[in-house]
Amino acid sequence: MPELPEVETVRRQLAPRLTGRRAITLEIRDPRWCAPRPPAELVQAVCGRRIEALRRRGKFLIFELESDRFLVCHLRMTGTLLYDPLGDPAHTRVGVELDDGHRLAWVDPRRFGTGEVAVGSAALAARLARLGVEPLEPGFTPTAMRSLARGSRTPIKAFLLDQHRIAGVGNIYADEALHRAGIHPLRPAGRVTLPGWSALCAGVRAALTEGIEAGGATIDDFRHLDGARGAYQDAFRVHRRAGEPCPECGTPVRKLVAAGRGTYVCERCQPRPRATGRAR
DNA sequence: AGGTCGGCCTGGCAGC
DNA sequence: TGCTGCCAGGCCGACC
Repeated sequence: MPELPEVETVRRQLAPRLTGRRAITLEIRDPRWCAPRPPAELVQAVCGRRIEALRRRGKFLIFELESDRFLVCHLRMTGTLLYDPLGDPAHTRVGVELDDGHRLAWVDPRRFGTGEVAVGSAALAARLARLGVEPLEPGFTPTAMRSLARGSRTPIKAFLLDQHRIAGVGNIYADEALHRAGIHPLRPAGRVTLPGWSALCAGVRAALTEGIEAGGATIDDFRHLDGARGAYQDAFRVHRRAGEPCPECGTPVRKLVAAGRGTYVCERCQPRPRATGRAR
């Protein structure tokens, strides 16, 4: 699933190919992609306008166009962008022809991905206003996170996944970061200590940075622009490794459910929180 | 008000 | 073998 490192991988590959180009055509085959806005509205806003830059905020990919227009896209679960795809790939939801003759295809089997246009930087800022701190930027500090989590009884994994608090961390990198920090995913966020947050912020940054360096993780659908797979799945410490030995201590990795998601943990390196309520 | 859960969607796979 | 049904999960909205 595309999380911050996967979106950043796509952004880095796409930016040099798109900067300065214009879309000649934008074919939105699946109107769900831009619902509730009609496809014609996006076509009108995007076609013919120079692409000035490609940005990322959290898991959003943002095409900055001339005259202060922004195409804001989210790959969600199974979205992929392909550059000059061979033929017409299955599940192509959107097709783009560029003014240099190259083509882009938005391929998305499960159709969760979205695209929308913001007109004006104020509209863009409003659209992104609810996103939390960027974990690879300076605001992501142990003291800031501890103060954000103060009093919260939500499991730390749910806290990490909440895009309104921290933008860009998803299921894979949350598991990997918690393992690095030696914190159990079910520990209440408000009970993570300041040293705990120091380890966790460092763990989040390390996992994300290594993910970017590996070109992201391909479990099922994620692909590079040319269809190549990412490599970070081979470096997972615990995610999707139930039954395999923990790389730190050899204890078999366990799978449990936290925040409604499959969650992988070494319960020796990440001891279960003591029950704080009444004994049963 | 903050946390939990169902719906969206489809490929893949377990189980009969 | 072939069908059914369940699971995966980012994000939003409904609910408690």
